Amino acid sequence: MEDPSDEPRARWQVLPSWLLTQTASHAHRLVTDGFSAVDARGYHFRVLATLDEFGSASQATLGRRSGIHVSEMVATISELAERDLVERAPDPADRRRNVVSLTAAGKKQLRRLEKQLAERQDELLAPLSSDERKRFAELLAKLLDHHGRRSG
Amino acid sequence: MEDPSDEPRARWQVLPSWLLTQTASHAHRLVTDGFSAVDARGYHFRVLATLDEFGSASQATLGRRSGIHVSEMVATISELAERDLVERAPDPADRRRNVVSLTAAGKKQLRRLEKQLAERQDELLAPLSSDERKRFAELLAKLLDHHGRRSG
DNA sequence: CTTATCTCAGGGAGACTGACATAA
DNA sequence: CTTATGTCAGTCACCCTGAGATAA
Repeated sequence: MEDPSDEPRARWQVLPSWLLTQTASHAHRLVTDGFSAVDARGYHFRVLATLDEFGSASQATLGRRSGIHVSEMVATISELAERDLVERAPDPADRRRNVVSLTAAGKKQLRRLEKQLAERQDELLAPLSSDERKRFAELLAKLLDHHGRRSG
Repeated sequence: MEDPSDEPRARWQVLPSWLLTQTASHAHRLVTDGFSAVDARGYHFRVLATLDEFGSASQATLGRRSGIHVSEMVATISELAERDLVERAPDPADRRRNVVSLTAAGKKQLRRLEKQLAERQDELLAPLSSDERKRFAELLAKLLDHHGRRSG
């Protein structure tokens, strides 16, 4: 068999940075699997949720709001438009821009993604009490705040 | 300017799974930059540290101990061998295997990487008190333990 | 002239799949 | 015949750089 879990734990696998990476990697797989079960990926959720919350916007603005690089927005919006989840139309007021807006199907898909995300997240946080979950989120937020949430 | 930080925080950017992903992404960039400053990457550190702790081993065993996929080990070991940080020799006892062992240069490089990692990690955890750091690591470990540390 | 927007090509790092030859 | 090992080719998601065309 040579089961990986037979191997003893290496020293470096106990470092916070490693624990963080590993936990996130696990979480990422969990969430990604949930999304792909509904024919989506992380970028799709982020764009749809951002559109839902703030309304239609140009690709650049959308990129800023969702933390997705502008150059990634092109393909992402194309994938979403292909599935009729968003609409991409030229902005008459500024002909450089595309106005991206959520369709009814997009809103429906967003609900599915939110459900998936909530379930997978619960799965991830299962071993933590509600107090611990709160504490966990606080610590993460503290780290992010200190480092400037989307500083590049 | 259109500074990204001018954008209001989206609702979903407050979810634990997102906070986790973002924090880890930040940590990953931090650590990766530290490594690349010494001409290395994460896989290199993991292999070198594993060799240092457990001694010479086959590529498959090394993969199990370090959590690196076997198919990734080929290129990783090649990169390390190119820099004379490890040695790859056929195992006379089992002719399918390569025995990988740490060289003196590899040990020296490992010390450099450990220093880099420690510094970057301190940078990441700067906003947390030592109590909070401990708590943080505990929560992460709890999550990982629950999900089986390297279950695939 | 400078800046913003969209687009495209490409690369890096991590993780994974499937196939194959070889040896145990 | 089954399993383990090393190798190779290829894919995926995320993130990023750089360059170019167009419009403000």
